[in-house]
Amino acid sequence: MGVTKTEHFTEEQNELAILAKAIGHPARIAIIQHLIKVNSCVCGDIVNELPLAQPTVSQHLKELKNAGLIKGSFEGNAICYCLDEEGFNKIRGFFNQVNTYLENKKNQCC
Amino acid sequence: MGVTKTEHFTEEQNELAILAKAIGHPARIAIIQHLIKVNSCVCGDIVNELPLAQPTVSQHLKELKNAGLIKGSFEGNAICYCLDEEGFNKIRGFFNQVNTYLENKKNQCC
DNA sequence: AAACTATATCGTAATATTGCAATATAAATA
DNA sequence: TATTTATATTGCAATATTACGATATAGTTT
Repeated sequence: MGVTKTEHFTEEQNELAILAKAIGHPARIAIIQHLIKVNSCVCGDIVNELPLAQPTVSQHLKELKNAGLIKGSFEGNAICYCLDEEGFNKIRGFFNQVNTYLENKKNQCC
Repeated sequence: MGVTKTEHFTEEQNELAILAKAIGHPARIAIIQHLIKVNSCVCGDIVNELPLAQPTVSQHLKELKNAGLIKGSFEGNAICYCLDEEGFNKIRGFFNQVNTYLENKKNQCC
């Protein structure tokens, strides 16, 4: 149906899924990597960095912002975007669990 | 268009996006968490754990497998699924970069 | 205020995802 | 070999995502 049955899952599962889904697009990976690379908070030149039209980039930025992975602050008529620790902290716990499990668990059957 | 312009992005960006996208659904988060919880490699009882029909679960398992996040091995007429380190290792590097950046970088503007 | 610059929103077309009933496949057992 | 059990595939309807042109909004500069 294209409609996810979120009500059947825990809040944590839904939250993690929203975060991972937001990261799950090459343009949004590129945005995150660019914000890390240009040490200062970069503004609208993200548009110039990406091979996509301005409205498309704006849409991707909005999705990252809604997920809590980036945040923006006004700076004149431009907007300054940077990574939002909060979102990344939430997802870190999940991957830590996975990694801890994989380290201690020498694959048994598969 | 619903069609991602993968050709404009690096292979790494596309690969990371595929992995994150595969994780980006509450049912697939639940599957991963379940495989961690039941210490041994669990088989088709994943279907019983999830609030979704068998074909839907099968589809989610397929997506996780295609992304390289789980793998399965035959065990009689059942199939034993467990986490695939390879996929998770690939994504770990990305999050390590993000976390290292966030630790060293006291948010300046946002 | 008018023109310019930067970003967001709207509308829409193309495509992808989600979910499931029905059915197929394949191994295990009677 | 017929039946049962476990999983995958097919087909389809409902919904979501991606991309972008056109346009709106809001701050800046002249």
